[in-house]
Amino acid sequence: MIENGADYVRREIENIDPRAVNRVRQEKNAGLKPLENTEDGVVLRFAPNPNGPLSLGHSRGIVINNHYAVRYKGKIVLRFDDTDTVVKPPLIEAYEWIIEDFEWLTGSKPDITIKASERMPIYLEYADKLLSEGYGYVCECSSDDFKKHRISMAPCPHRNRPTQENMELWNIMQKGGMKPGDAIIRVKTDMTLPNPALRDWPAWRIQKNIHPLVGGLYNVWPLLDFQSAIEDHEQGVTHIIRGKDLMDSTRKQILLYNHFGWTYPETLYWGRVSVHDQGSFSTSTMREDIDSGVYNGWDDPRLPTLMSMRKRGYDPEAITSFWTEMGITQKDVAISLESLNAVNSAKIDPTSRRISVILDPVEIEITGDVPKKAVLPSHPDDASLGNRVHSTKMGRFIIERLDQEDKIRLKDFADIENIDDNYHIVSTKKSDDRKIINWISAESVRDCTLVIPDGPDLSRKSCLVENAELIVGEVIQMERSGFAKVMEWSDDSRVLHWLHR
RNA sequence: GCUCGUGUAGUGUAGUUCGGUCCAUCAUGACGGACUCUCGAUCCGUCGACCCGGGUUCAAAUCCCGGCACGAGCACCA
Repeated sequence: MIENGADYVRREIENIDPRAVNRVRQEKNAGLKPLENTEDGVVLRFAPNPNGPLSLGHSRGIVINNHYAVRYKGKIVLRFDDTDTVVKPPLIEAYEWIIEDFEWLTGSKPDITIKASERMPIYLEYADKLLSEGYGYVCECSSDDFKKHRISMAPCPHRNRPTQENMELWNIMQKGGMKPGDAIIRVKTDMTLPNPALRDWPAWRIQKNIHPLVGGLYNVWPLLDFQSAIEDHEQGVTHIIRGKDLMDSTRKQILLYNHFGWTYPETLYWGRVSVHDQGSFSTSTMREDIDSGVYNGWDDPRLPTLMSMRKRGYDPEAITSFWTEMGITQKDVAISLESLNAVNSAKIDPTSRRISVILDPVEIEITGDVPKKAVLPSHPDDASLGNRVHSTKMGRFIIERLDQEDKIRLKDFADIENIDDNYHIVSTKKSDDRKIINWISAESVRDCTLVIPDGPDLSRKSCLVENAELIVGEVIQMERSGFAKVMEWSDDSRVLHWLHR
């Protein structure tokens, strides 16, 4: 049989399964995979903490969830999880910023916007229900004490309190009769569960800080696992897509859903995202650094916030396709900004006007029959973007110091050569393959500042730019160097912010 | 410690459910070339990966067993 070789085997395989020898070449499945169980409608949600504006990482949640909401003609709920007033206190301005980021990214408003802090009456009702049905209890253990019980799987002394006593203590907690840390409400699951994270998990704690939206109205606030579980049910959420660090959250919430007799939504997870060449920025650290003046604000070009990226000139569609192409995998990924920038370049290149910017200028004089004016296209592939017209009567030009070679071509203008330390014009037509450089006529040169994020620093480089009618906010391409955003453009001040190559 | 998850080119992915031209997809990147009056765009080419070890099978990225590595949860944060 062996000497019959591959052909024999092939025939054998063909007998077993004809398709096996007749496969089509591998192709990449593009786009996000379809969702399961979509027959009865689709409701997704994006639930940020408004303790600051959104960052690049958050945009994945918006992009993916919104993608499915649109694809299945469902709804997307924007929910502000603002129930912590101590560790991550809400920033009153952030609510509006997040809505703006959402709209910028998706081009549409969320179908429903809710704030957890305004839904407290509902959560309190369910807390009553939890307690009165004996599925929760007031626990007065310190977190250290309870930790011991959790590890030893032994019930704590408060676990078997009578319902009546739980209700009374809960009442005292709500009325402000106990201090933060004195007691919490636990969901009574099972202390012998193999997964320690699920054993009698905490649902409510005492918190008396003033909430920026509802003030001092409440002395007790729900924790994420409780609040989120209840609200997902209230909103009829059908699919939850979230980080895999929340897997145990799902398991905790399923126990609660089982108790209430509800069905838990379909849940998908993605892994952690980190960015190459960029440290980690936590919202709270950024907040401190902005307050102390390290950064100029949430839209500081050094910060990975969406506010900053929008200001710098990233196209929302680039961010959208970046995440969409990545899809939903549970792998922890380290993305490089290079990839995002490549997607962004492709998006903005066709519409970005070209402009000449010189960082290390040197002025040269060109003798000979120099044309009196130059007409340069604003975009090599799109004539509708118009021309740049500059007078060149004086024959004086600004070029990069490093470009001072003997034979060079001023792009779209003239071939020149250095003879006896003087540049002479050789031809207006491109006559050979000499180096092509960008330049500015000395008659239309203007001062400019180019701001470049440089790690922890922000470098402001003075440079020269051709006189042009640029519009504040437009993204331009600096010939031979990269993209920049026009931040200021008047006779008093011209400022460009570097975007990327 | 307990529980859970993930390992495919430098990076990000497809394929893994149901083993079969998979000498493994696509993008990005690097390198080279063509074209172009930018180091832009466009086009072509090259490089580069199935965590390791066994097993099952005619056939394993895919199934089984055992390792290893990395990450997460066990907060009165979200």
